Amino acid sequence: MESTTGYLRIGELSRRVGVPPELLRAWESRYGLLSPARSRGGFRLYSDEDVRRIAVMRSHLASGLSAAEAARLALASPAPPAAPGIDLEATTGELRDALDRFDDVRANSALDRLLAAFGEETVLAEVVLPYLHELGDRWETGAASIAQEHFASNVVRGRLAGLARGWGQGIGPRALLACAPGELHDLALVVFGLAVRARGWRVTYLGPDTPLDTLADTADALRPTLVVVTATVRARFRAIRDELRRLGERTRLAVAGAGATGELARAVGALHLAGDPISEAERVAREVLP
Amino acid sequence: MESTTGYLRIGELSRRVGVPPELLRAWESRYGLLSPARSRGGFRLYSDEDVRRIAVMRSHLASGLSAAEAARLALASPAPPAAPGIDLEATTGELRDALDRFDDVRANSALDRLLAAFGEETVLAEVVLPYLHELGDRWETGAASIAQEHFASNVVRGRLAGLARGWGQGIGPRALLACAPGELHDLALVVFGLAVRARGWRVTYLGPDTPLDTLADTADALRPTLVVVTATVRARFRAIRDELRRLGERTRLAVAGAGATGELARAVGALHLAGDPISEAERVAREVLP
DNA sequence: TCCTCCTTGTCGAGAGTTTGTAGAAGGTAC
DNA sequence: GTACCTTCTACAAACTCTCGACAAGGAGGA
Repeated sequence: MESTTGYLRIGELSRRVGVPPELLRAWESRYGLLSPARSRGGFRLYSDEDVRRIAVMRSHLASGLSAAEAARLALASPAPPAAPGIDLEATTGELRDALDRFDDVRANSALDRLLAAFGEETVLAEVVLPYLHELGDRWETGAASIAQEHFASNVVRGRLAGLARGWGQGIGPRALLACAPGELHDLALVVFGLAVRARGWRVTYLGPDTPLDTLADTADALRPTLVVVTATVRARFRAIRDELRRLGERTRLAVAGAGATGELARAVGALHLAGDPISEAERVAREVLP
Repeated sequence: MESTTGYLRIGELSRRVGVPPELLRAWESRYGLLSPARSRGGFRLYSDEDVRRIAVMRSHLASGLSAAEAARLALASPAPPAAPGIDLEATTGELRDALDRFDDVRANSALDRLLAAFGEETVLAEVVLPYLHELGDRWETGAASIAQEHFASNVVRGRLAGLARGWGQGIGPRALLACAPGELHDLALVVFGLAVRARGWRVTYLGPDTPLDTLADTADALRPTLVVVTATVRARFRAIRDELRRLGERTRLAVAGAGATGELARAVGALHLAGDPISEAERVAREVLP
């Protein structure tokens, strides 16, 4: 959850609430009153919720309660914005239904509610990715028309594009993302981009059907930490095997999508991203260092 | 004398905002607070947006936040509130430049300012469409790489997708939009959709590479007032001529894009949208009644 | 009353992080 | 040629971390 007022370090929090830093740390370790996030270096980062708890704690202390009791009450006091009671299953069902009926308004509204209640990562992992898979399956079995698939893809793509705004910004390692020549399915790649973005990377996105030579030129120009190429069928990779190998010699490369195999990855000197986009983003963020 | 709307070098910026150059560079490299353009020789060239970000950064620092946190908030802070004195030419130039340099942040910021100052219709007509044409030309003459074209298309598409939110909503006549089988260029079609939307129509969008039979089924299900099919080359239309004619018998049909000809339109019983997307949307809104 | 145990606020040592600033070596603009 | 700019590296001050210790005050028992 993103705070609008920003995270405070312990010194500034102490000044604002009038409680010495040592005591704030003591209240945290003894009663679990606060659960600040941490900076990469380990500094405590407090949110508005922590400020509120401290206020409650102090008011109970002032009325004569012991510290332990005051902390217990502060912890039990209502989390103010009261977690919205929206049901993931039901709302996902509504999304599905709306997309099937070409109702972009209701679909977007369902996505809005899901995003607000569960956050980007959860919605991507629990709703968008399963839906994309399901859509593929239904299309193969003829249960969904191509029109439905197109319509739904476009709505989802529009939404993801909104989430992706500014994903090239920042100072983290850069990922350069592209679909293999001929490959048009890019939604999972966008999800991967959003997931590495959430882990501090920058993303440069070239999208569907990107020729390998121009990808290589771009890699030379931007010097990304990782280049990711995806395809849904093996033939797409087979056609560009040699070029991929040359690219893999010059830059850190990963292949992904149903068309990627471990054998291919080994042959071209690439990482094989075989799992779902979010797990693989997690892995990349953990293992691939600049 | 440097112009107010032009670029500033780091010394001049430093004097204006009262922050030493070393610190400006540190904020850029540590937090990605600024993303200045560069001169040919590598000098940083700052825009008004950078000045604004520094002001936000300083105000947060003054309120006691850490530098990292202040920078995070400054980056997340909304783009400037529609300066009426903004220069269309200059900002369009900045957009172009940003897209050429794979800088999605600056591109989106330029688009923000343009949209706020001139409105959707003007920006589509005066900026987006000319840019798309130019990109096509530059690509043909080899002045732009395919990667640049892909990158720019994706940024623009993302932005248009945001504008398109909810375009299926309402009670007006409905337009069903699709690209012919094999056709992947859909940006002009999206612009057309936005333009008819602005004239009170509802839009259902199926996007690139839509098979004719599924388009026909969808038309039967939704009973739109107008179905629009586009292609950039004639062969795409030739391949589906008979199906188009059958579709034209059942519903009001229009063909558009560089691949559409008056002869084709007559032969399949369709309207020929030959002009730019916005003029044609204007015409459709005027002439095609439910 | 004295003693012990517990709670609670405070303090310090030693190590690590964050951030503003500075210098070296070299390139750009006019 | 001069003023200005680049990147890279380094550094010190301010801040925060953890861990351990300690004293004041209160509760309960002998």
